[in-house]
Amino acid sequence: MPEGHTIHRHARLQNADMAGRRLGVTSPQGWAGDAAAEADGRVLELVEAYGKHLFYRFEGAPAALQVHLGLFGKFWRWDDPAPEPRETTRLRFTGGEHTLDLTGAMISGLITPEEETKLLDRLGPDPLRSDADPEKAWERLKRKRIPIGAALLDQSVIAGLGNAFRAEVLFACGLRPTKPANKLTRKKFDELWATTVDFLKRGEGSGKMVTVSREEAGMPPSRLTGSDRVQVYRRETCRRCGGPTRTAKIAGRTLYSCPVCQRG
DNA sequence: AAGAATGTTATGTA
DNA sequence: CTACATAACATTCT
Repeated sequence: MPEGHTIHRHARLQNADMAGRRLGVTSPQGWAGDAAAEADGRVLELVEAYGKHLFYRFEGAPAALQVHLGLFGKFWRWDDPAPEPRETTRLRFTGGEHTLDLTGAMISGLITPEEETKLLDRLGPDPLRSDADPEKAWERLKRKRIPIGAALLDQSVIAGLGNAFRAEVLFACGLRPTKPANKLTRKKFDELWATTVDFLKRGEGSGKMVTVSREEAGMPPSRLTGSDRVQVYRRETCRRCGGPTRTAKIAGRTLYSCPVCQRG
């Protein structure tokens, strides 16, 4: 079995090393047929991401191949020779020593420059990008009365956070998830933004979500395993105070928090 | 074996 | 226009 790259926010990085190669691109089950046909035999120049949307840019191709992994999307890397595609394989990249298969993605198809512009206008700033403008997030947050816990999942406010990171960012900022988004002070927002940048960048380096500081870890945080790497997400007890965590459905997803550590 | 999951959108309702 | 619930869709894991 190869390593399967799961849907983490940072999965976008995991196939960047295919760039610079002339690739065969096929769509075994037809889902991304046009995109695969247009990309086939071209050099992959760039893999980049805005939030959770990945863009594969091929030499001389006006449209990009867009991938959104959604909840189940996964890239599989095989050392060649790769096995036959599975029933659920939607896209296959070949060339070089590896084969990359995509399964379970929410989106995999062509996106024109016009469509891309529209999408990027809708998305909030991506904390991982150097061109991110936090003012845009602040402006959009200010006019929302929804709980901050819901706003952090709204990709038009900040692009790239998911259910796990929203819980951990709120915890790190000591914020009650139900606090109305427009009640955040500018100071708190700045802290929140800085936290998202920090957390996402840590994940970018390690491929893992680690939201526990070195001091709290008592060891290099990279050595922590499983739910020990986080403070509240999917935990029964708060890693910091040891008290029981609380769960609530906010914006349709289970949000974990600590009633003791998050009173702001 | 039902249900939850590191997600998003369309649609209906208030 | 904002907000919220529900269903739909992708698939794997406990």
